[in-house]
Amino acid sequence: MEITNKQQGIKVVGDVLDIVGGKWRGQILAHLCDNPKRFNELKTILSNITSSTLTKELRYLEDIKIVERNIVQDTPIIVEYRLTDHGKSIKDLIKIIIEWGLKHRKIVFKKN
Amino acid sequence: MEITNKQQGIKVVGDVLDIVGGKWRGQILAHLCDNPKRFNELKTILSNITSSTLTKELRYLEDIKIVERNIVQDTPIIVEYRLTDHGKSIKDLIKIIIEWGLKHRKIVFKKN
DNA sequence: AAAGTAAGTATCTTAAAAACTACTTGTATT
DNA sequence: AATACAAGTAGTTTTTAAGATACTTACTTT
Repeated sequence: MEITNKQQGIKVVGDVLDIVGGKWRGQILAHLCDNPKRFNELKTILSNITSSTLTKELRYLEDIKIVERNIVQDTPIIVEYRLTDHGKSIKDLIKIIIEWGLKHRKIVFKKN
Repeated sequence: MEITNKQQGIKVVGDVLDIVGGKWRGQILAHLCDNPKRFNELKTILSNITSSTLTKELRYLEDIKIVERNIVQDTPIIVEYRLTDHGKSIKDLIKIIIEWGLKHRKIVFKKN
């Protein structure tokens, strides 16, 4: 079946890449695939992200209902971010991305 | 198997999204998945792309050996762009992206 | 009481991506 | 001879993403 025959097919590529693309979103999602993480955990793992950027990205992912923010403990406040039930569907996508990347990194990636 | 356990796993997400991401690259690749296309064909299909942007994107994809430029006819010049053998491996990735997108578009996409 | 941690917010600046406009070379068409 | 098409290039401007820096609130630990 041809990809482009489905009229909707192509624009959707752009839409998905808006969600997952950019410098951080894919990485954030990848980290949340395994288990929920707190704000500062993410900040530490993604070693060069700033608070403001991380906040922005998380809010965006919340807005589109892929990630949810859970207040785990009120005082002192502890917040965790996790994939929503719906967001979990993204795991397969992330997995394929990683597999493709690992397989083709030698040929393709300029940097490193 | 946990995604983040593979140390390389996460950074590679960013690398792959650099290749495929951005406003146009994913769409260009999706169109080339089915069959080769000429410059102006792509320009027409991707209705709002400018020549200079299209050129830049194609040059980038050539650089990383995912797309190749073939001069089909010399005079008048006709050029076609196609996935390299190696580039064809991206089809599976594009397919998954489209599938995920089609399945989740109602919930997720703000615009449209 | 002072310092530190968690989870941010607010503002401004910089850098990178994409768009806009115009031009080019060679050929083919009317 | 003039116009149009194919496949671009060149330079500038606009838009968007990301980074830098500083500050905040409500606790907890020393």
